[in-house]
Amino acid sequence: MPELPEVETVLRGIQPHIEQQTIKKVVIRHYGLRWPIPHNITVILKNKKIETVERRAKYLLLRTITGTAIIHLGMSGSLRVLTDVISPQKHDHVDIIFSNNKILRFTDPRRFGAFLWTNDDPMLHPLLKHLGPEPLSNDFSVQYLWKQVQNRSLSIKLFIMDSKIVAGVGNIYANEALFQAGIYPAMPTKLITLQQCQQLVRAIKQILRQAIRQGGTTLKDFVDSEGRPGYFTQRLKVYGRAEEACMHCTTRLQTMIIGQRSTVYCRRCQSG
DNA sequence: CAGAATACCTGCGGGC
DNA sequence: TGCCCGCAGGTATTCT
Repeated sequence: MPELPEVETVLRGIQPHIEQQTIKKVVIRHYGLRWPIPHNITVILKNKKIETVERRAKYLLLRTITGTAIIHLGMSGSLRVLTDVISPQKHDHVDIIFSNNKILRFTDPRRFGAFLWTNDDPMLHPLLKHLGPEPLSNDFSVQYLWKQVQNRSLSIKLFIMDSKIVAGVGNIYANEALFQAGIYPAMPTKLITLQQCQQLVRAIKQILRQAIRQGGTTLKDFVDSEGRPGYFTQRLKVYGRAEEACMHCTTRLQTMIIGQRSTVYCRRCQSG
């Protein structure tokens, strides 16, 4: 489930419960995520205080004075704060138990997620080092994108999903942003106009902001046991709506595969 | 180097 | 009911 807005929502949800809290114990039930969880992570984290929790792209960073835990939720991961002990289910791979008795529980059926540790500046970690600007920052600007699109033949959709170009735009929001910007998803990047860059930057920022706002409302009770959220679905204009009517012009929405992933678009509204 | 394909893993829904 | 297939919100790695 995690795209950037959800990771941001998770961050805001767990932050007040775990920041400045000391880890009492860590339980690992399954080390085999995308990369193995460091075998000594329980020792490393014991008695460490979480100074801050941050997000970079879709990574969550739990900073301590000596190092940082790097967490990624992959395609199916989730994090919840438990205030009562609830017996772990099949895919509950990690529990971090704090001295205030709250438990941060990491769940991930597909195990595409990651739970790593670095002693160094996490921004220099190989996974984070090459990330492009945060889409909601001023660094992600029209001028920046305009410069990047020059002389590349890649489709614009894959381009904005490339984390080296801009961090954190996944399949759902790439579809949505391209619809809002009125751009044909398979358009080669080098054919994108300056005006389209402007529309696209604006669309990406607006869609992500809006989704974060929604996440904040629909995900508000995930601290409790039953946090199965259904967030954004109501607001999506194209994703998951193949064969349905375009909300702008009622044309039947079409599907195409770009980079092995489904792409939904309106051939009338996104002809540019 | 850019771009395309592949790989990791489990669950779910649909068709038979 | 059960089996097989395709598909799922990510992204590093391998290939051409």
